[in-house]
Amino acid sequence: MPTIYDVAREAGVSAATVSRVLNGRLTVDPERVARVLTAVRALGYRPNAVARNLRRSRTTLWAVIISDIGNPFFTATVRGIEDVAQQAGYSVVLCNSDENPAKEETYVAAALSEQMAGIIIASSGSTKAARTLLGSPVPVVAIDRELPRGAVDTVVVDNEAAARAATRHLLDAGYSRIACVTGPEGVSTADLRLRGYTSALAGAEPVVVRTDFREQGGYDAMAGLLSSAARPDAVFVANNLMTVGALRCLADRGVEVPGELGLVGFDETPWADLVRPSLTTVAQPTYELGRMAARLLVDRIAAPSAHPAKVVLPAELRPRRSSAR
Amino acid sequence: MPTIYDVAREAGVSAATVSRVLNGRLTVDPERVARVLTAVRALGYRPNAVARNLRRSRTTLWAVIISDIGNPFFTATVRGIEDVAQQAGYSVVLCNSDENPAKEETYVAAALSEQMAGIIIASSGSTKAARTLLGSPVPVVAIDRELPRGAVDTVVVDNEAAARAATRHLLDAGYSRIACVTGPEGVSTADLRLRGYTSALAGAEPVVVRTDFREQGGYDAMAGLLSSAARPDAVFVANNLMTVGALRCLADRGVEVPGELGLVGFDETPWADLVRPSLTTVAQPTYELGRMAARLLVDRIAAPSAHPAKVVLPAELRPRRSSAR
DNA sequence: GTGAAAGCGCTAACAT
DNA sequence: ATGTTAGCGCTTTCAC
Repeated sequence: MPTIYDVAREAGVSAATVSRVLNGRLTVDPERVARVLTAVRALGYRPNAVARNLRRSRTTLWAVIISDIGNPFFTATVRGIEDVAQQAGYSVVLCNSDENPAKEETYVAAALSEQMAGIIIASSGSTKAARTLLGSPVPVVAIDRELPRGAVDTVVVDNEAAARAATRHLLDAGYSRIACVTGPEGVSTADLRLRGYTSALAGAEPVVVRTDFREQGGYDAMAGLLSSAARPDAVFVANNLMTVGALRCLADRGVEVPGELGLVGFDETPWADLVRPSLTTVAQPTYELGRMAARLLVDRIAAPSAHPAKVVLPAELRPRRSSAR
Repeated sequence: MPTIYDVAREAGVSAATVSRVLNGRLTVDPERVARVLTAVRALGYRPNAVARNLRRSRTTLWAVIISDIGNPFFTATVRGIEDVAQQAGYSVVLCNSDENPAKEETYVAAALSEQMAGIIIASSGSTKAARTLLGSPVPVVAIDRELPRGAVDTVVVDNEAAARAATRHLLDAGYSRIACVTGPEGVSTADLRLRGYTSALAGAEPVVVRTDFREQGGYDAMAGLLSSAARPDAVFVANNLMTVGALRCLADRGVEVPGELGLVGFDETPWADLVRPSLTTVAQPTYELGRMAARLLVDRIAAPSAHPAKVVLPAELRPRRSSAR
């Protein structure tokens, strides 16, 4: 691999001049600019970003640590992040913690070691990762899920209100024994969606199943509910992957939706109106969530000590057939 | 941020000793090891990976450049990659080229500049990105799609055979005017799936629509087919996202599947048996694809000049209701 | 406008 | 077993 000195020699200038040319400094004689550019092409020179980053002690990479790469919610959000990042001159790399706190810690450590310019994280609930992040000077934005005990910029949807609306919707439709399938304790989305559900019940007995945010978890949770003594007549499922599992379980058992059991899922999906019955969902503004997080990160990098912002975006109920008794 | 010299001073040793301790060299006095570790903790020291990478002139990061982060096929594949990578001591960062050659080129350039230890790429068809990659000494593995004119390690499924099987399946079911919706020219999966389709027709007139591999493309392609003079009685759709679009179009127009129109989609999806009618798909061994690519990359890093391997995995038809006249 | 030289933080020879 | 030293490739004063 040729270095900047090889280029300098080839062009008959100093390394400093090559550097100036490559970084768009205007203070170089046009004739030499041309010679440098020619040499660069001739040698196939590619600046070593590692060396540059070391010298400048900063990088132009953002790490986006998401908790499940297989979840369309996150992938949509990433699009929003990327679009803003690119405009601001950053590249985005994704890290998949897979709802696994240990993996999350590994990626947080890597991002810090690699001196990433900023980090956007959807926490899988690791307080250790959160502490590490908060103890570092790296700009951080929490997205979707609040960082455990973290006073950092945060972009979330109004999970509690959305869950309340979803549950009320089921009550209004005439269901009375409504259960909730939610995610792990300590993950803010899981906890807040549960709280919204509970508050909507207004006294009725809550029936809660905690599981992971995965498809199999949804399947098992639904199976448990169906065979329980106080079998519910409707279920609010607090994320998309679990909803797929729940649907599969209902199909396997031949449970009639919405007649025998009403269903509302969290997160919009492209196939919500292709399944039968079509699926009532709570739609989140995913792309906007990503854009907003990226904007906060840009601002945070510019003003590291500004007061942390918290942005709460609304989510929207999309009533379809699965909840229409 | 404390440096290794701060730790050395705090522990009363030299920087070299700190380095040895942190890198697990066994040649350090246990008592000093303890002092170093204490100092590391006291200062909250975190090694600067940028400096380390520069000095070692290598990194422990792989870049995985995929063409659509929203496509479950890729996200499943990434899981396979990650599991092998982690075991081999690498971290994986994802880059989303979004089926956009320009973005792909940007990410390839970034990965090379950042001296990534290896690259796994699902090409969006950019020959420029391919050339850049081939002209560099970085270990590369192509996945899902062959790299344009690239003699590199490659892991793909047998797209042609799978498409032929899918088309034959429709013929066997009694459909006769079968159309094919496929992806952009120059993307190997699009071209090979088309070829498999054509070869299965055995003389019958092929009806082909080229579009991007996105949902909207599938919708538009199906809309065009439905209103064409020689309206087909079955369609083979060459990827999952386009299939969603096609299904939506069929639902919008009230076309009865499989009676009026038979359908086979490429790529298995979690909701294939939740839609009505359930969807016949071609299932790819996604996780295995990822594992295999990662293994090839590990081997390639170990033996840079070995002969490039090409691994072809089988895909499997999953007949369901959408193709059963 | 240009080059010489220092130094970012680390590791690995080398010397002891 | 440990410290000293050089240098990875680049950018950025500083002096001209």
